[in-house]
Formats: sequence, C-alpha cells, structure tokens
Amino acid sequence: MSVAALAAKSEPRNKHGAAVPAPASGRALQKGQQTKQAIIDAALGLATQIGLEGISIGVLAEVMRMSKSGVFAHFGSREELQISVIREYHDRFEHEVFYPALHQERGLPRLRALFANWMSRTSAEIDSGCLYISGAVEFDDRPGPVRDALASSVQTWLQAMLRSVQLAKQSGHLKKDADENQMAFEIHGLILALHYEARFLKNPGSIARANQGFENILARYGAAPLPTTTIS
Amino acid sequence: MSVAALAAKSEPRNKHGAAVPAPASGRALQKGQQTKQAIIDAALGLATQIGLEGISIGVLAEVMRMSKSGVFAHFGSREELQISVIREYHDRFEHEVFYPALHQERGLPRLRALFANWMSRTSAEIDSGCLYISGAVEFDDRPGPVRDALASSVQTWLQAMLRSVQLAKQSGHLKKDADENQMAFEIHGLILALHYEARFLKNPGSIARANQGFENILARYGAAPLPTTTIS
DNA sequence: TGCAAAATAGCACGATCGTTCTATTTTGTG
DNA sequence: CACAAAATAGAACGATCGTGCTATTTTGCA
Repeated sequence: MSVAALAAKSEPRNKHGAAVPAPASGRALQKGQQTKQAIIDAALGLATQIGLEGISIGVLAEVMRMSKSGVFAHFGSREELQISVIREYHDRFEHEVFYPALHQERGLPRLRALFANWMSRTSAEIDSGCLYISGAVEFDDRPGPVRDALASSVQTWLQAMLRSVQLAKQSGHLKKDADENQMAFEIHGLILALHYEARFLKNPGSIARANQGFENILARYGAAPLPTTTIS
Repeated sequence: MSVAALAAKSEPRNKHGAAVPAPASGRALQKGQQTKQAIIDAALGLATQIGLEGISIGVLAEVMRMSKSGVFAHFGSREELQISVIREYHDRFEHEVFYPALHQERGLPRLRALFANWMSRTSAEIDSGCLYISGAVEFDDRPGPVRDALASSVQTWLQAMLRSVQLAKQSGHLKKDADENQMAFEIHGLILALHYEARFLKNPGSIARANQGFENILARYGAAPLPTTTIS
C-alpha cells in the first residue's frame, strides 16, 4: 500500500465512472465534464453535512439550477453519483493529508506530519463533517458498491498510516517491541473521539486532547523521549 | 452527575412522553402501554441497525401487524417516537453497563468494571449497531429535540465515566497529576475505534486492541503497575 | 352487562424520492 | 454554416414518507 497504492487514481473514466477502455472514438466534449465536476463538488458539500444518503438529486438540481434529469444523466444512477463523491473525497483527502507529509523524512517525522495533517483536516471537519465517519455509519451493514468504494478508500488511508508506523519502527524511531497495528488503532481512536466530542457534543478542548493523546502514544511507543538536539 | 443523575429516570409519562403532572383522573388502561412498549422495542431494533432516521412508521406498522395510524397514535409525531427510542436505549445501556459496575468498590476496580461492561456491550453492537454512534452522525448538525435528547443521554454516560475516573484518582489509584478529562477522552476513542474498525471495516482483532489500549492507558495514568497481591 | 374512553383501522393528502421517456437546446467540429 | 452528438429540459411514473381526519373496534370499570 502506502505511496503507490494511495497514489494510484483517476485514469480517465467514462460518463458513468468506469475506467474508459479505448480513446473513445471521436469527440471529446468538455462542457459536460465541467458540469459533472461542479455537480460532484456540490454533492460532496451536501454529503459531508448530511451524509451520502442525504444526497438528493432534486435538491442537487435546485442548487445547480438544473433539471433533475439533467443532473441525473451525468451519472445514470444515484449510486454512481455517491461513488463519484467518494472518489472526490478520497482525492482531496490524499492531497491534503497524505502527499504533503511525503516531504518529511521517513520514520517519526513523517508519521508526525501525517497525524498533524489528519488533525488539521479533522479539525476543519468539525464544522463540515467527515465522509469517512458518516459514511461508515450509513453503510456499516448495507452491502453494495457504495459501501465497497467507501471501505476501500478508508482502508487505503489506514494502511498508509500503518505503513508509516512500520517505517518509523524500522527506522529505529520506535521501541523494537512496539505493536504497529495497536499503535495505529489507538491513533485512529483519537481522531474519532475528536470528531465525536467536538462535532456532536461540542465539547471544547477536544483538539488539544487529541494532540495530547498522540504525544502520549509516542511516549509509550517511542524509542527516545524526543531527540532534544540541544546540549542535553 | 454519576449515580444520581444517571439513575434519575422514567417517572410515569403521558402518551406523548411528557412527564404526567397529576394522577390523571380516572382510568389507567394498560393494553395501550403494552403495545406502545412493543412498538418502541421494535423501533429500537430498527434504529440500531439503520439509524434513528431510518425508523419508518410504515415499516414499523408492518412489523407490528398494525395500521400506520395505529402506530402513529401512540406518539403523535415521529420525533416523539425517536425520543422514546432514545430513552429506551438509555435505560438499557444504564442497566447493562452502569448499574452492574456499582457492585465494584470505588476507584480503579469500578473503573475497570465500567470499561469492561462498555466493551462487552460495544462488542455485541458490532452486529446490532450503536445508537449513540449512529445517532451522533445523524444529528450532529440537525438541531431539535431529538438531538437534545440524544446528546443529553450521551453526556450523562460520559460524565458518569469521567466521575469514575475522578474517583479513581481521589482513591489514590491514579497518578496525582493524571488529567481525568484526557483519560476519559482516550478511553472514549478506544470504544469508537473498536466500533468503527470492527463493524464497518470488519477488521478482526479490534476487540483485543481496544482492551490492550485500555491497559496501556492504565499503565500511563495508574499509580501502581497493578496490585499483585502475591508474595512478590 | 352497559357505556364511555381508549385503542386501532382506514383512507386520503401533499410532498419527495429515484428513475424513465421523449423533446429540445447546446456544443464542438467538419 | 451545417450537422451530429452531447447536454439538458420537461413531464410523468410508482413508491414511500409523515400526518390529519373520521370510523370502528376494543378495553376496563360502574
């Protein structure tokens, strides 16, 4: 997983989301693609606030000042629209959280950056909502392609996080008996608790607690108390 | 909060859920109350699986082999039905998780019991779903009486948990500089991560990780490594 | 066993939903 | 400019939703 898998994405796709097999003989109009992207953007805004199941083609058409059938035609089904929204969310998450952290050196610095970026995004989502969290609740026992797309996207990210933990251990930045899966699990819990307590309960101080929790985890699993590069 | 607040509940209420002010002059039929309770039970089953917003009076009537209006008349509105479901969930949670732990002595033993019971219930909810988690996602920015009832119920429980942590600290079972709110936050995160990774992602081993996470937290905040009452 | 009240049924309402069908307009290119 | 394809509109569909209204049945006590 990690870099390669997270980065694999967005070959050209036909109008209903399936990867396009051939150069699609003939024209390649663009107006439709622009509109489609605008619809997806609006739908993502709706979905983060009221959930993937809250997406309504009627409401979407109203927002877009289009007819229902005009919106609908771009996707062919509501499910395909939901999947497009998930794909868009995945891409944004990747660009906001994952890629920037690659500039940090492998090991603890990159792990710290990943968590910091994740925190930054989750903090913003206290207002806007998180598709990976609301989607999990909506589709946790509703099989189908939407659930599959969502779970796959989440797993990709969690695997990237896990890989970063493993790299940190291999780099000697963590105790050599550190359980990487356990550590990733606990980090995930901090993010979920932050989202729950801040967004739903509106408890202040949640962001600081999530950050402190991360430091506590590092204190347990870390090899050194922190490389204080001063004289000591 | 804690005991008293969590225990305060279920005075007799009129047909629409408001506490009944006077002895309600005259008859006190029972058949209706039985039916109402049966409806609430069925609705709770629906709600834990597909969410509070997934409760449909039509489906509920079908399950109960009643007419829609027959079901409806017991509550007067869908919102009141949802609130009744939340109240029922609250009562069950209380009896399964909170009360049994009171048999343990104050401090660390009771805190351990609370977490163990919470874990036990959450493990069962990997299949059935948790109203406090799905409800939080559904109502995190949808103001109104349903959200209020849900948030109040959750806060009551989290406060009870926090109180137990505080008692453990006062009893000298935790480090004297332990941050109780921080500890409660991290524990909450473990439960949320368990629910997310087990129910949505179907990752095996999540239960063990949540338990291990709790031990890790105790290892950090605990005053003693564990009272090994053997000769040592 | 009556009789009032409670419980339930039956029906209809307006609204919204995703989707399908058939025009109509817009677009990009020869 | 013309012409075909793409994009969008419009209207209708069956279904489901919560809710209000008016019967009808059931219940429990005098």
